[in-house]
Amino acid sequence: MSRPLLLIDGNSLTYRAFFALPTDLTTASGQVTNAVTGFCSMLATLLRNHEPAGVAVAFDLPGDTFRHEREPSYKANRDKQPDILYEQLALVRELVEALGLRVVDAEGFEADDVLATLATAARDAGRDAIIVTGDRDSYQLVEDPHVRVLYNLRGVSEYALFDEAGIEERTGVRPAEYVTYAALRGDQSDNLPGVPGVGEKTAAKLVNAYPGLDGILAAAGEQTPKLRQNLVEHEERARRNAELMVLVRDVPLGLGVDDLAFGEVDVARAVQLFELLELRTARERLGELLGVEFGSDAEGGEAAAVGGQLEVEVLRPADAEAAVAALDALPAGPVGLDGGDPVLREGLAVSAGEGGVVWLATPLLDVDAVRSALGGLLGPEGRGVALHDGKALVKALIGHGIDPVVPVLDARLAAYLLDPADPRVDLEDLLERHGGWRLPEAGPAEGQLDLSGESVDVGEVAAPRARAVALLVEPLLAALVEQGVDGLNTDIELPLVRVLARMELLGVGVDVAELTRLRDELTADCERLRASIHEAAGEEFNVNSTKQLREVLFEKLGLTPGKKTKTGYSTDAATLERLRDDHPVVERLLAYREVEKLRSTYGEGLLAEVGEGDRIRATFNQAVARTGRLSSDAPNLHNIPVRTEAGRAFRRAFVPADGHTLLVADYNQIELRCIAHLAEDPGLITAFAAGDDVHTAVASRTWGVQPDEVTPELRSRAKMVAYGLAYGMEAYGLSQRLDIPVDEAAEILDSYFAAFPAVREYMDRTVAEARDRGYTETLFGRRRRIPELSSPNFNVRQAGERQAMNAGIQGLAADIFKVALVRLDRHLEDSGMASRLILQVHDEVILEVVHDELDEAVRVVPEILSGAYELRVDLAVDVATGATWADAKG
DNA sequence: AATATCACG
DNA sequence: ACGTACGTGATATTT
Repeated sequence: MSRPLLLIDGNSLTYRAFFALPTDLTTASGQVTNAVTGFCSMLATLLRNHEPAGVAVAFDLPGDTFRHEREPSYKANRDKQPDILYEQLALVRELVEALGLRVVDAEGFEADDVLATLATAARDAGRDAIIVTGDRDSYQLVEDPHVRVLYNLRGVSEYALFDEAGIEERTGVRPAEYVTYAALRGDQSDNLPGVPGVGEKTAAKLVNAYPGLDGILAAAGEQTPKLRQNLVEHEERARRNAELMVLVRDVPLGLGVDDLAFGEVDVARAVQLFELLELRTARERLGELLGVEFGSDAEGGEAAAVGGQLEVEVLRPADAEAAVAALDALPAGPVGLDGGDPVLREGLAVSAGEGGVVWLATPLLDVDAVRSALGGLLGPEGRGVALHDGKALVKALIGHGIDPVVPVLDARLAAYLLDPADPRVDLEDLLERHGGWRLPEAGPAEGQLDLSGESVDVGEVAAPRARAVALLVEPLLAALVEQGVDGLNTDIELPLVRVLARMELLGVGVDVAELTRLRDELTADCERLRASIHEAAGEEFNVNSTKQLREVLFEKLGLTPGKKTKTGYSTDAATLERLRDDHPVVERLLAYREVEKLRSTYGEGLLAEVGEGDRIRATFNQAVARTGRLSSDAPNLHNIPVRTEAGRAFRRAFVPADGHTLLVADYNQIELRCIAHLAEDPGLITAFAAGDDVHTAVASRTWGVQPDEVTPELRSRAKMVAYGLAYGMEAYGLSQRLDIPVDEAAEILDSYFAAFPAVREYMDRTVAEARDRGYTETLFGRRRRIPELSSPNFNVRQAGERQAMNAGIQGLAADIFKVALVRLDRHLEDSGMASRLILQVHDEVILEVVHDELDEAVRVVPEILSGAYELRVDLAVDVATGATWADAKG
């Protein structure tokens, strides 16, 4: 296949880049350059990945006969995103010209008409063309084998390349039918409404059932009454849409596909623009790609270090003997691993950074000689293992009987420690930032075709990744040391990988019969309640729809609305609670909401996740929560109900394996204890030291009454205040939660801070420090950047302050808990116990304990948790055992 | 893809 | 005058 022509929609990509990157990307003089920067990055990637024979960049050029009478959304928004987008569009155009690439436009036509014309011409000439755009209109142009669309999914780097099958897979219709499909469905991004009630599914169904728009409209009578009515009523709109959406394929351009070859680069002009816009990386990358020297960067620096594509030599041992020899021949240093995707299905790539990368096809892994050679590399006497997001690989290796030691680096975790909010954690991103290399182009994603038409060898993808990971060891470890988070890395996060891997592999047992029974019961309750709500409302409607519910409650029944959301009056539980006595439907709604939540999320949700051996195996994510906490998904086992009786029933379905008992140990008030420690507040410390109920003690001090005079009401308020303050709550928030006037809430907060003055001082100090440094730090040194603190927007800034106050508290608790997890798992293994960790829920661990280890576990588990870290207050731990999760409570 | 709601710590 | 408690993830609805 010959090299393709790249037909780029300059307007669309610039527009995408503008919204993908922050507008605080400016030059020293304040010129916003986010869109130009993004466009350059996209252009460089396109040139590198597709090695085109020629390039056209098309732009809209308004005129009397502009095809769309409607305003495309980026023009409709002109007032809101005024000139900072438009001036950049002009800059992009200038730059493209300077780089010797063809700018193509025609008065009165949009960029996509120009591209349609060029693509058609390319096809007729038997040339291959790839249309690059973020506009779906171009789907209609796809035509095997010559014309494909590289569609910008989001940001500046995520694309999908579609051939005809790809379009069909994505939309459900073939490219030739796309216009009809889109005419029915409408196109929101173009402000073009479709036929009401017709979404993607219906549109595709109609398109595939009848010939053309005429056929569909003629067959309207065969549809359900509602759909028929809509089709008839909106026939004109659909026809008009179809006309508007057909791209013009014969725009007079005055040039042909042969004119798109690379032209002469106007070096002086390009350099001038790069300097003006302060685009160093783009200058380097584009210069290299176009084979032009744009001169040395006056400021030198990192950009110049951005190197070329990472090259690898893949060694493919054919048998076990050769495999062992190849592993043996790896140069010294830590080894990088990559197991491909799906992990370890095809094989494992092993690299020492330099030299060839060894690709071990999966069958070899199960040969004893290879396994022991790998064990030598990865084991305690080995040379250290580097991974990227490696928990899945660790699990797979354990599955092959290869139990790796603790890695020296997980690049993803390292990135998380360096900046937990940074989304650029892909191996590609990290290699580019910390190594100055780029990965070779990845294999085709779904719906794409390899240029050779063959499927890509996983080893070819995994090998450079393994090498990349090995190359990242040095720079990333250096960065960790520089930020003072290397201790967290080696002592906590890395050991935790294997602990979590083992928990995930084991999973937690569920009583499927009990779960099914619960689900069925809740389903029946739901139906009953729904009928009863319809009856009380005097109308049938979708109770799950807040939109419909709003109409019923606030318009039809005339109830008094409370707070508002973006889309209208809120119908949340707090609002409904206040309306409880105003209409009989409200109480039923509250009941329905509870039951429906339990049915869907927990009844249906948990059953769907039950795996082998009637166990649920969730994923514990180590690099998501910005405070350092873990998170759980597929399913989320961190939010299994407990607060209501009906919800707690689900905990009865969590059961131990035969011969085992569940043991639950949880830290008592750990966050409040962290506050006491961090603030060094004498009152709070004393309250904990006394060993009394802390909320009662706090209530007593806050309101100046004797402990035995603290009513349950007062205690509950104290609890609310104590936790609210950890999150930076204000009087208004407290008033909402306690359902009391704001000034009363303010008084409570005042007396609280009067009783515990060091707490307020700590909060103030924390915020000031964070503002100063740009980040917060836990006692363990875990950092969290909080850029919101310097926002010009008051609300954003205040949100940043609350995050800063909370980060040190929640983060410290998380760090302590992680230490405990690692030590606990280590103790169980070292002492030869058969009991195992199976779950963690932020401040609680759940173990599956062998019966005859029960006494030992009850003794040792709380001891290890309490001893995980020494604070100015004790870390009290409550422990309980039982035959289900529900039974194992204090 | 965004929004509203609600489950947990 | 405005917004109003931190951190997660799942579901259903609507665009």
